[in-house]
Amino acid sequence: MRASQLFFPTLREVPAEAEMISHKLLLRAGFIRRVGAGIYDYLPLGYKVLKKIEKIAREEMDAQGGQELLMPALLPAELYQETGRWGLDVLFRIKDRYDRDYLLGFTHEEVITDIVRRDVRSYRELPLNLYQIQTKERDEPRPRGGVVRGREFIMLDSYTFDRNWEDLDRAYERMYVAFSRTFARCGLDTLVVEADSGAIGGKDSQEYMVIADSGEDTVLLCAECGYAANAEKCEIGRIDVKKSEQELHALELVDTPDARTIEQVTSFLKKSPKKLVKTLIYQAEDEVVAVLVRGDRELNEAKLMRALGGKDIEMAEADVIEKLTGAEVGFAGPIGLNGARIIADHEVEGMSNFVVGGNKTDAHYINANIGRDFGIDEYADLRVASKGDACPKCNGILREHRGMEVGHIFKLGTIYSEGMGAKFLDDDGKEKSFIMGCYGMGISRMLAAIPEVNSDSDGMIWPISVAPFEVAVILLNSGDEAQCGAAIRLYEELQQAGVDVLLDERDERPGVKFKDADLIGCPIQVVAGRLAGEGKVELRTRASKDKEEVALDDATQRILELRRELYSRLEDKAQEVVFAKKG
RNA sequence: CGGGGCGUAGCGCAGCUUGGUUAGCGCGCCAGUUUUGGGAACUGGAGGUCGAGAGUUCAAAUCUCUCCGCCCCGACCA
Repeated sequence: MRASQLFFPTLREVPAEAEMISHKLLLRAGFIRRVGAGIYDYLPLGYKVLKKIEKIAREEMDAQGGQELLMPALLPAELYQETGRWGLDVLFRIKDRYDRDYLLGFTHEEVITDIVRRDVRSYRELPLNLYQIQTKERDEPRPRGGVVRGREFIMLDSYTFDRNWEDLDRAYERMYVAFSRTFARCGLDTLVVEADSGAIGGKDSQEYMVIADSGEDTVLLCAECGYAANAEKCEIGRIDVKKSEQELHALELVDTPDARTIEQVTSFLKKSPKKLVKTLIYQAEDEVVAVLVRGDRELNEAKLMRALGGKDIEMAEADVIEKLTGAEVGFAGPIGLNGARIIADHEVEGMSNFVVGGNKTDAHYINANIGRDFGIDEYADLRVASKGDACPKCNGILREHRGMEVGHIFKLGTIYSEGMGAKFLDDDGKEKSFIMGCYGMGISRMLAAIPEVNSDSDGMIWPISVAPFEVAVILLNSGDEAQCGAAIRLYEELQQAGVDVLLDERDERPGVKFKDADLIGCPIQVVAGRLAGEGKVELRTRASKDKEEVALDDATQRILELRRELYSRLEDKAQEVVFAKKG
């Protein structure tokens, strides 16, 4: 490709819309443009990278027995009404001219399950692994970071169908390999963390995280044993509760006018939130539950739900709280609370002389103590894990990192197959529901994740496997015959050798070409400049900024060598990642 | 959905508080000349429903109201 022909509108100034590094760079380098909130154009360079990512993903999926298909983006409501997901608020719902309901596909469990229930009858046709790479549509409450969280985005979604759980484990392993290798080949270091399966449902699930400060997720990592989990999932190890040795003070009800929030109470009473216990009133189906966590902690609703045996939970309505506590919302406490089960986070057990709500408007108790002043029905792991908490596996200390989720793999089990009546006949003559897995990879998000962790002040630094061009040949002065000849010769030789190469022969000043080349971030740069008169060119690598002078006659060979080396580094990484898992 | 902010040329912004010539600056763009190893210089140009609508006023980018769009923080998040 010749740069003079290529549409890549680079910007010198950073558009005001961008906050994240990758977002700024993708805009500046002319890879993407915003069309609406969370909706982006992929311009030629961005699209080229996207296609390279997809190609790698396809190779790895196919290598693990995946078969590519394509499902529609426009879907009839009925399928999602079957599973009850028609009501989700991330759905874009539309109507046709006859007022029939449709949605834009946001994930395709229902559609794939429908395919399989129609046409798969026997265990002999299993295992089955079907995937697609497709545009997804979600009415995200808050799109952000450009292509990091869009309302329209490109995802690879894969689904496996097996006859039993052991086979699902094997299918899951294979997808683990495919995903790990794909990310490694795209130059992404990922951390695999235990995850909450959220609205998709299911048993085990793991997320692939790219560690980056700008990531939206919090992950906790144990330096001792390597346990890693998303904060929304992370369990907390039990450290033996040391009952505080402190002398118990007398319980006292004090006025706290208008102090409803933790912040208001702490500033009014001049006490640290660590000396508070907050009481959250939850409606758990037929039951009302009072949940106690330390004032500076956050309740993890998923944990609460599990502790309550899987009941649906939601914060109780104001009238329920008022009836239960006899006070306005904001003053609930465990003392004298009747009619609600009291469940507390383990950490609360070790506290003494703490502050709780007074069950009276504008009042809190100080110096409350468990046992003396009230009882706890049950202790459980209820809070959101944070740094410093104990590892659930080895009691090491958990550290906190920010992560960008680029992949999520689930063992679904029979949630969808049972819900939709997708069954097969097993070799024992019995009809059984398919055991399913589903696996999602954020292809368009990777377009941002890669430069998010690979850039410098000059621009993006693409791994060769996904770079918009493997090599950029920069012709400094197109008026100079020697430079011109050298550049064109190299360009043609490299093309002959199958290299994806850009020739910048634009009528621009050298500075502009250098800046653009760095911004776009092709891994290998070749400069045809002054040295061309002596039959030499300059080779540079974008990442290290190393320069070497090479005789024009040897340049193509040298570039091919360099290219091979860059690829083999990525391949080594891919093998390491898989090996590490097995070992 | 809550909080904050923004909307003026392709991009970045000033002007608005205190209404008043033809709405400005930098970058980019077009033409020409000179330049050519890290975003050139000069000369001359093109480019605007000042987000939309309504109102106040002799007069609105500027004041008032309504709406729309976008960004950030939070809530939420296959």
